[in-house]
Amino acid sequence: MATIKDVAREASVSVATVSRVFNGAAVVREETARRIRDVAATLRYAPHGGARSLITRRTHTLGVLLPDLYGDFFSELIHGIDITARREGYHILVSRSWEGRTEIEEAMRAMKGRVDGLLLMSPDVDAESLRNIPHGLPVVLLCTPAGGASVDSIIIENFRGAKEMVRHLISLGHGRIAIIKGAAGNYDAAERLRGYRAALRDAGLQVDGELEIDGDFTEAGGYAAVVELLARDPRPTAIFAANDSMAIGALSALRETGVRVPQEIAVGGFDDIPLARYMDPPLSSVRVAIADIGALAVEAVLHSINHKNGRGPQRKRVSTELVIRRSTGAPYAERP
Amino acid sequence: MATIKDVAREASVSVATVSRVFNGAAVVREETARRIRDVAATLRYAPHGGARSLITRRTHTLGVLLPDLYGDFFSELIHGIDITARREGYHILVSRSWEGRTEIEEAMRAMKGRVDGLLLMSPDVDAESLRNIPHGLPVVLLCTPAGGASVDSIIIENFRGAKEMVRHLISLGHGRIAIIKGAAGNYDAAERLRGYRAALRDAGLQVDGELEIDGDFTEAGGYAAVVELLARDPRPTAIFAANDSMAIGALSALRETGVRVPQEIAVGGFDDIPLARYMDPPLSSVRVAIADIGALAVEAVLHSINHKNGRGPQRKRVSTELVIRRSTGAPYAERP
DNA sequence: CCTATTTATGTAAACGATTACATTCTTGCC
DNA sequence: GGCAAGAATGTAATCGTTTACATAAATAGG
Repeated sequence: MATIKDVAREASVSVATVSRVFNGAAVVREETARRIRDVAATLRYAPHGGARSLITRRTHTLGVLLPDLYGDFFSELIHGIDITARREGYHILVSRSWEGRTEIEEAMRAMKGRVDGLLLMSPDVDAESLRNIPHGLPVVLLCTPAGGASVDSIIIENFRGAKEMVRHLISLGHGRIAIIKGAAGNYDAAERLRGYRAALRDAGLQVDGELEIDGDFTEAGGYAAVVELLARDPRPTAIFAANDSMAIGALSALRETGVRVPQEIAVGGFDDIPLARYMDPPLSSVRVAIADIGALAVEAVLHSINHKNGRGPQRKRVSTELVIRRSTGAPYAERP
Repeated sequence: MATIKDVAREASVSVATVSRVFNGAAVVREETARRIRDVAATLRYAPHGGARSLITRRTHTLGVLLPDLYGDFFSELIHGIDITARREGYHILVSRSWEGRTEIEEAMRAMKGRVDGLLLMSPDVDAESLRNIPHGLPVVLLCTPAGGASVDSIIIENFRGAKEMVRHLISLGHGRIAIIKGAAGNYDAAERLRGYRAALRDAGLQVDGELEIDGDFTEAGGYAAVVELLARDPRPTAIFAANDSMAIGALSALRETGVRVPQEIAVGGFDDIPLARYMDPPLSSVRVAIADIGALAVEAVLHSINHKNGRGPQRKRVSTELVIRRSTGAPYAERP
């Protein structure tokens, strides 16, 4: 692979001049510049990113560490991150972290020297890991409890959103409302559960452990949860799934067992993934501007990168919006 | 941020020894090693990836260049790539390329020196761009016409899959089968269209341009296409959507206009995304092991990286499988 | 035609690691 | 105790860039 030296030699100039042509910094005689560009093209020369970042101390890359890459939520999140990052001239280095702290720390070390900042989502893990972030690496936490750690963070207003959805179900007259919980230990899941309970209590309804079914944020989990719920006696008349994927699985299970939605059981989800409106019946959900989370996070980390002086940890919350469709009894269809 | 020199100084050893501890290469006295690790921990030292790769000429990173990051297909593809890459100790640098050749070339240059190999998907673009790949960078093409270029490639058996689906529709007695085409200029889309036409011809049916509606691989596109199709007289009795997202949009439109699926119109998709089985009715589709594409691609590029000697371009095809569910009249439900 | 500016180019020192080779320190053996 | 062999550590070159500084070339002013 051609290096800057090869180009310099072929064009009979010094490496400095070649570098200048490629960085547009200083003035280079037009004729020289053209000659250098020609040589570079025939040699298929492209600057070596690693070497360049070694001295400029900029990689123009953001690390993105997510618990998973699968499904609509992460798809949209990555999309949002990418759009914003790209607009600012940054690339993204995506990685997935499995279980626990060591994995995450290992991933973070691996990113040292290859990224200018880090977007970290790790809703299952305490903030302890953050103590070992290589010093000087700007980090933004996504949907992750920051604990006492002094880092920026972006979280969804899970509590409020869940509460609104459940309040909506109550306002429709439902008294026995079940919840399909999110993954155990997950921060968003815990907050949504908290919102669910708060709404019940506010309405003077009883919080009943029997109506809180375990889930794992997957379609299959939602399906299984409904199978379990239908065995309850008396049955719930409404189900709040802690995310849309589970709600979709739930709808599928209800359909197969011949339970009419929303007449017999109403179903609400969370996230408002693009597909929600294409379900039958279209799924009521709590809209989260997922792409916005990504955009906000990128902006935050870029700010840290460009203004090294800390202004104290910023905590942003992304608000939610109740989207009522037919699965909770909205009468008319929404045209996509 | 701490460097290897800082660690060496604090631990009163040379940088070489520190390096050895972190690479496990040569023997270091246990006591010394421990002291170095302690110092490294308190200094929060992590090796600088860029500097390291400069001399080892390995970044342990794969570049992934996709036309989009949005939706189930790419989500699953990235997931498959990540799983395999990670198993082999590689990270992935994801980027999205918009329109045309210059964008792609620019992205490829940006990856120079930061990746050991490149996974490139660019179904809309001719293979011309590939001429400008920095020399010596192993590349694998995903779902992209390779043309005459001498690179590895992985493609889906679009033609066969589409043909099978349409043949299935024909075998159910359908004579007026419409297709919602994929994005214009897209390779997969073109092949699926070709398969559709071939199946019709093989069955002695007429290929009718009126029944070939433009689409763009999105739900909204599928929805709009159906609106247009329903205006046709006579109506088609079956619709083959070139991917599942469009099929889902199509189902939604049919439902809203009160057309029963599959009794009045049967619908088939392509890709078999996880959601297909959760639709109402569950969507018949052509299963593509999307994650396998990613895995195969990673293996191919890793092979090129580790065995620089070319063995000529490898072309792998990922086969498809017809999955019949109720949207084309399968009588029984499949349990998720 | 000579000097003072301005403009274009070259030289060489970083950046943070790895690693071949050189050197020093331990051992074990006679 | 002396010496050879082996183990542990150090020295310095290297990877491909950028960039401050030095130098050479071109231009202007007299």
